[in-house]
Amino acid sequence: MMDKHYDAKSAEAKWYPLWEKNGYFHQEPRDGESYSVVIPPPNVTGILHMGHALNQTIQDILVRWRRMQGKNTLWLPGTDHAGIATQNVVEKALRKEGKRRQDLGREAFVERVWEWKKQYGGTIVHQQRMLGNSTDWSRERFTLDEGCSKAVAKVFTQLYNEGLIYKGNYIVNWCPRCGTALANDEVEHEANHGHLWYVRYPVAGSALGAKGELNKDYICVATTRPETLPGDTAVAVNPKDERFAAIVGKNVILPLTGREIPVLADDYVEKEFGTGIVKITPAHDPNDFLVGKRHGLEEINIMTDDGHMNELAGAKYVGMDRFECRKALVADLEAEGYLDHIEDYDNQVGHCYRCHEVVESRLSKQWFVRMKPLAEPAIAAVKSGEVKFVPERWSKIYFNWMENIQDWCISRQLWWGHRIPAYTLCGERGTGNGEDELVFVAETAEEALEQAKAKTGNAALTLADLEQDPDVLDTWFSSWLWPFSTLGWPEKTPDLDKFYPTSDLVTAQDIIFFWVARMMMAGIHFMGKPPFKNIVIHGIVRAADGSKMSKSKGNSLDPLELIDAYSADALRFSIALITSLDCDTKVNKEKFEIGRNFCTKIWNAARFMEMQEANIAERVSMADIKDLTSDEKHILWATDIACKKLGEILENYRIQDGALAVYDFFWTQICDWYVEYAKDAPDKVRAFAVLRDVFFKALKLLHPYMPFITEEVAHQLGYLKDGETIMLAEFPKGYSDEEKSAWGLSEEVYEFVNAKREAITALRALRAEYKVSPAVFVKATIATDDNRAALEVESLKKAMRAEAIDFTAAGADLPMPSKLTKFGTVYLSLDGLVDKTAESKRIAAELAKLAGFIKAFEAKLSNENFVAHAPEAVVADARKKLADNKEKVAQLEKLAKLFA
RNA sequence: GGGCUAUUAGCUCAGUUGGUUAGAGCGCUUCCUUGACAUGGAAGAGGUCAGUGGUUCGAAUCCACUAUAGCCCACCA
Repeated sequence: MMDKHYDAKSAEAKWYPLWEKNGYFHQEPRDGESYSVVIPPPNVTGILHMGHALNQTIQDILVRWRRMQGKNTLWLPGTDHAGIATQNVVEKALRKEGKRRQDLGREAFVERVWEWKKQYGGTIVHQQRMLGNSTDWSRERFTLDEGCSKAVAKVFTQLYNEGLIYKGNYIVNWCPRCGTALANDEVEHEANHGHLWYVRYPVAGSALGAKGELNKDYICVATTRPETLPGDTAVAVNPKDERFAAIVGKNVILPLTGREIPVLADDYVEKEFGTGIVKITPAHDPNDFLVGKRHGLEEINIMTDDGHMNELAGAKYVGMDRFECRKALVADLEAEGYLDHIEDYDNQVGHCYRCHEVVESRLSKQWFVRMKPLAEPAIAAVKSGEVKFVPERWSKIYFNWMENIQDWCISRQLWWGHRIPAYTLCGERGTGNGEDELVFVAETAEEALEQAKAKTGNAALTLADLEQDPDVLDTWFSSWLWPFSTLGWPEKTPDLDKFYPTSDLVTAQDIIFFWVARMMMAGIHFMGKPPFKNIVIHGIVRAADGSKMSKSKGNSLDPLELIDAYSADALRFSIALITSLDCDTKVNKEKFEIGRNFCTKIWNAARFMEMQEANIAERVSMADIKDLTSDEKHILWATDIACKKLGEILENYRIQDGALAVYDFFWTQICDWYVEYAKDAPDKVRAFAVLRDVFFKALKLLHPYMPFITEEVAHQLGYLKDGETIMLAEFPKGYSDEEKSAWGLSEEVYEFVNAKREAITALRALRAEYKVSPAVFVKATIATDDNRAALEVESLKKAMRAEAIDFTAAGADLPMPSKLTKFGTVYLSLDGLVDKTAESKRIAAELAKLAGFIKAFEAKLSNENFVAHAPEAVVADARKKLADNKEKVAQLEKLAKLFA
């Protein structure tokens, strides 16, 4: 006997370990169509948030559905080593002990991070199990594991040998707090309410003039970053700017330093902005850097790698933080009369995506990947339709980025990550900015040594003479290989053969550039084929007010708390139901009650069936049933529709529509109508045989969305025995044509029952309007030409709580109150049930409504084109609607004939 | 500065290629504790589909413009 209440916690605790232990998630390559997905690997430092819940629910729905379809289905899990994030977490822990990573040294620190990973890195992996993810845990991967590391080394080496990786001195985004370079897309731009400082640069040989207009004595420069002034090596104007033509080629004096710097002409300068004169600081601004290259300027780096001023900034400022220095320097400029004026100015300032520190543009030596050659085939793969975005519009954003792609800075000055497989001879590193230093790039140190021997002609070299590049690679340099490195590449494996390219990649919009675009490039370049066929992009989960969820704001929902409060199935179903692929999803806790209530409904419906079946002595099989009632035919037909519809919906990734369809099917069709019918069915044995069949199909349809309760109920109701699982049951396809004809199912019967229900609803509405208690049995009359109607009178009487129902011909002139339905006009006999004043009001309203209805059709009929262009279905329906009005039907037929 | 998206019921959102009376959940109103379920059932109120113009026999749906909101990209000091 089923418990009165569904105990989600024990069901979840029971089934998940069993599924995993029985290897239901595991799949080896085998014959037949494959379906494979790699999970977007969460950071090892991560904990499960609503974004994961959404992302993984979508994937699990797709994966469970495909597995039930019998496909060779693999969902591969894993985590990302998340360079900066993880290193920051461990450094933070160290700080509590009063230590820095430098105190431990590189080796010990990395060891420490691995320890941390061992201890806490499993958190999210454990939490993913709570969601019910059917990932093949036996294949769990980590971006820093041996296989992935091998792939990274091979890829780096190959790209280097192909000339697609180079090393150079460039301006990069630098996070002074993390002490590392960042890629362009790791920088988040935020609005900043700042100032524009106007600073006077005296023309060489003249004293600083009085405050006022620009004159011969000084020129005025506008800057948002006065603290970089000591690094200026020129000022520039636009070559077409006549105002300053005379001064180009002369020198000006850099305030506070006395240094003379030239005035240049360069197209980069906008005439309209500021004063039309720009200070050029090649070591601290990417544009200035380019200007400097064009004009052969010196690059003066005035900052340390942690954002403090160095000795080149001037003795007074050495050691100051850059923002502290800004204040001090502005004060000094003002004191010495160099500060002209200050304006408020709003601009965008870059922040580190990890620690949110203001990013510094910094000149340094880094490794880069040439992206253009990799991007071209990746663009082509989407243009040709080989790879599709779902929804399609994301391809535009992909193209926009890909077509304007910049080289990718891949080196990071961190310790946690894949160390760059580049070697130099000891002592040769750090000798300068020369780009011609001897670098040996190879997958292993031994191979690098061979190269070194060959290049130098010194056969006596040993590994001890080689020094590996101290930098590590950007985290995304391992994630962009994820779809094939996890399947065994660079080895040739059966897994790669079978599961590459993967089928669907499901991810949020925010990592299209970081990850998706780069996987496309790597997949095509190294595997010869794009890494997936469809890229499914979903929105971001937001708080109820539309803001981003964040712990600090306190507006975040914890999926684990929701699971605890409502169950994993409730979380999954709710999020599937409220999420559209097209936009972001706003959630609050109450929304998850939908899923919880649905679980309750399923459980209670199952209990009802169990109880009723206990009273039924015999059971008939579906093969033996015959002479079905119209209601029984209806639910079988509806089930057939639901099965076909859900499959079609999921083919198109319409997760939300699917949830809605299956919800409506179960709740409305099965519970509200069929179960109510079954309570008073003429032949309970048959009625429950039908319910039993339909119910199991419904559970299977629901399983991808709600794995736990469907498994539990399927076992409770005896559909499955111990050792069996709904997970591997065949996804229902609906009924065969043979079955349908044996049972006498047809669309006509289905529609007949729909119409009948409309009549039932109409009578209920009449009762409600006239305040006739459900306890009172009424008399009803239905005007219809459907000759089967009379046969249904017994079931109608029960549903309508009517002591008698009379049938009369359609078009009969019934007294009010009545309601027009597809089935016919329903009339409630009110004799003695209701007061007459209310009735007369009601009659007037009803008449007005009917008049409006007929008028609408008259308007359509008067328009000849309506018939000419209206689809057959519309005309057919107009026929039905006008059934009561013979005259109008004749008019319609005439017109229809005319235009046929 | 470039690009994308949205605007439909009090709230959160559906509405597939234009086609009968624009839907759901929550909230609200009324009734119902009838043996599966009150986390429920029945009935109901509530919409000038942001605005203007256009295409069409027909527009929430297609086009143009306007307004408002949001997101992404971008080196303008």
